[in-house]
Amino acid sequence: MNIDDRKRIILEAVIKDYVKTAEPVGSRAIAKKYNLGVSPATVRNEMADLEEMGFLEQPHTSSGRIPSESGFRYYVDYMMVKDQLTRQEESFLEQILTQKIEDISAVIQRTADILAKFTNYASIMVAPPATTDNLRHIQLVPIGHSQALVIMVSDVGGVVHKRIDLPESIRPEDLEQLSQLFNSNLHGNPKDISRTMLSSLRTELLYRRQVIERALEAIEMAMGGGYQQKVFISGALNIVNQPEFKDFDKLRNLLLVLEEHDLIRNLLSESSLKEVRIKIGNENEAEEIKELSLVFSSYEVEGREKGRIGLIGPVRMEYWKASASVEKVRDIVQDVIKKIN
Amino acid sequence: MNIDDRKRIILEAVIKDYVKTAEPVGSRAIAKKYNLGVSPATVRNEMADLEEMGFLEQPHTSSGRIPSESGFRYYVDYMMVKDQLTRQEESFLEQILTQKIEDISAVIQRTADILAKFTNYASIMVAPPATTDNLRHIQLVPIGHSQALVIMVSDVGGVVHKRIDLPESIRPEDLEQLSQLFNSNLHGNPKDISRTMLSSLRTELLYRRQVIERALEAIEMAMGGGYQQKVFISGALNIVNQPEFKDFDKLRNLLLVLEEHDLIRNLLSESSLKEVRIKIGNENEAEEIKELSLVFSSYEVEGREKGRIGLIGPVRMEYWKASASVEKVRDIVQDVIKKIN
DNA sequence: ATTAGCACTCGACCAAAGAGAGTGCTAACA
DNA sequence: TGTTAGCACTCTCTTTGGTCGAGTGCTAAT
Repeated sequence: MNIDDRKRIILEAVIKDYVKTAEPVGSRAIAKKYNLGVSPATVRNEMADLEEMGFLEQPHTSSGRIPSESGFRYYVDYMMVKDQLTRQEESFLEQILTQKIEDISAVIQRTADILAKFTNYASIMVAPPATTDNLRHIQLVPIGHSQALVIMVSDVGGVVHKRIDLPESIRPEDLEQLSQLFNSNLHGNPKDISRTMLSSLRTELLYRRQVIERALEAIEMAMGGGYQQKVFISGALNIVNQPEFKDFDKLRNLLLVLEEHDLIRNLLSESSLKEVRIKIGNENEAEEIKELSLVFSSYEVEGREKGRIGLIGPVRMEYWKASASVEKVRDIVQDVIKKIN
Repeated sequence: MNIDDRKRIILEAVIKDYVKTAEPVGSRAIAKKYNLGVSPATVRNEMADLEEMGFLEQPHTSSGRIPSESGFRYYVDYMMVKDQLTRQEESFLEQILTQKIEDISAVIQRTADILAKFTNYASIMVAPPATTDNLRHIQLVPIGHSQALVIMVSDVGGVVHKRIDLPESIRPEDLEQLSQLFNSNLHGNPKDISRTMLSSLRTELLYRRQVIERALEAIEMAMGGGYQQKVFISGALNIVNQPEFKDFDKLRNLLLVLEEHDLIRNLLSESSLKEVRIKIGNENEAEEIKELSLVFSSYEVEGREKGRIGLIGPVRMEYWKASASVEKVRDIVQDVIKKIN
C-alpha cells in the first residue's frame, strides 16, 4: 500500500490535532476542520489504511485514532517543516541569552531556563567539562594543616579545584614556588599544557615528588575527563502539566529520571551530531524513558564539541517547534561561548 | 478544660496513627490499639473535648478525627520525645558523610542526599557562602582578549571566581604582579584580609587603578555576601509519594516551591538558632508553604554560622524522627567542616 | 472511488443503592 | 460522677445499571 497525498494530509491532521489536545481524533473532525472536500467515511477508510501501515492506532475499538510512534517518526522524517521562529522570538532569545556574561556555568544555567520556558518542555544542558583540553593557569593554595587546593583555570575560563593532601614538611612558600613552576611551563609552551608535557614535568622534578604527583593526578583527572560534565535541567514542572502524566506512577518515574543526571548524560551521548536529533519513545534505549521523547543536539566551538543541549517531553511533542528552538538556542550558545573564549 | 493524662495519650495516639496512615482515626481503633482499658464511647467523649480545645478536628461530621495544626504544635512542644537514632543508624550516617572529602559543596550535596534518603522527606541545605569572611588567596588570571578571572580562595577552602573586564593595555605580567601584591598583603596580615585593609590597599595603589578597582569590587562582592548562599535540595521525589499530594494543584505548587531557591533560603533564615526549629503549616509566613512543615537548624563552626540544614514535608510529618535526624546530621556536618578547615 | 446509512462498541457521566466506618446522644450502670 | 452499651444518624466510598455521544466498520447505492 502506498502513501499518497491525501493520506499524508490526514496523517498530519491527526498528528497536529493529537499533539494539541492529547485526545484521539475522529474522522468527522478531520474532514471538517481541514476541509478536504471528502466525507468522514472516506477519511475513515484512509485512516484504516494508515492504521494498517502502522502510522496510526486506536486506543479502543471505536474511538478516534492517535498517531503511533512510527507515525511520528514518519512525519518527522518526511513531512515535518521545522518551525520558523519569528523575528521577535529570535531577537528575544538572543537578547536574553547574551546579556552580561559572567560565569560559563551561569550561561548554561540560564540557557536551560530560557529554553524550558520558551518551549514548555523540560530542558537539558550538558555543560562543557570545566577544563576541556587546555589549561591556562594552575595554582596551589595551602589550606588547613596539611592540605592544598589545586586550582585549574581552563582556556575557556572554567575553574576547577581539587583538594590534595600534603606531607607536613611542605611550606606555603614551596607551594607558591611550585605554582610558578607549573605556570612558567604553561606559558612557555604556546600550545598550553598537554598531557605529554605533564609526564616530562613529572620526571624532571623529583625533589618535590609527593606534592607534584598529587597535583598532577588532580590535573590529569581534570583534563582526562575525570570530572564529569555537569547536567543542568530546567522546567521539570512544565511536564507535570502534560495530561499524559496524570498517572502518578508515570509522573514519579519521570521525575526520577530527571534527577538521574548520569542517565540523562548518557541519553544525549550519541556520537558526534551536528544536526538536531529526535528520539521518539521506544527509540530510546533506556527503559526509563521509553514513554518520552528527546530532541537534542550538541554545541561546539571551533569544531570541538563543548556540550549538549536538548529537550525532553512526552511523545506527543511539538517536534517542529522543539527542534527549531533547540537549533536556534544552540546557535546562540555557541556564539556566546565563542565570545567568552 | 484541662488536659489530663488520658487526653494526652489519646492525642498522641491520634497523631501517631494519622501520621502513619494519613487517614482520620476513629475512637474504636484507638481504644483497641492502645488498649486504654476504656470503651470507644469514652474515647469519643475525650476526643470531643480535644476537638473543643482545638487539638483535633473532623474532616466531615462522622469521620474519625485528625490532629489540627495546634494539635501537632502542642504535641511537639510538650509531649514529643525526639527519636533516638540507633547506634547503627548513627554510625551509618557518620561513615557515609565523612568518607573522602573533596569539595565543600560536594559535602553539602551529599549531606542533602543522605538526609533526604534517610528521612524520606525533601531535604534542604543552605551552603556556606563560598567565601565567608577571610580570604586566603587571590589570583588574577588573564583570559580572552581583555578579561581576567579573579579567583578567591577562602580560609575554608571555598573557591569563588568572577570575570572582570580589563583595559587593553594590561599585560599578563601585570596581572601576575598584582596577584602577588594582593597575596603578599594577605600573608602579611595575620588576620587575613579584612575589609578595612581592602580600602587602604585601594588608595595606596593608584597606578593600576582600573584593574584594582574591578578586582576589589569582585572581592568585596564575594566577602560582603554579594554571592548568595547556594541552596541544595534533594529528595523532592519523596514528597510526591505522600498522599496529601495526590491533588495535582498541590503537587505542582510544591514542586514550584522547591524550585524557588530564593524563597527557600528565606524560609530558613530565622535569626540565630542553635536548636532544631519546627514550623508547622500555617506557622510559616510564606503563603506558598502553608500546607507544609519545616524542620530545620543551622550549622556553625567555632561559633560562626555557616549555613542551614532542614527538612520539608507535609504537616503530617514524623517530627520526632525528622528533628532527631536533622540534629544528628547537623552535628556530623559541623565536624566534617571543622575538619576540612 | 466515494458516500450515505446503519448497527455496533466503548468510554464518560449520572443517579440510586448499599455497605462501612464513625459519630453524638441518651439512658443505664457502678 | 464517670463510664458504657445501644442506637439512630451522617457521610463517604463503591457498585450497579442505564443513558448518551462519539466514533467506527461494513454494506449497498451512487
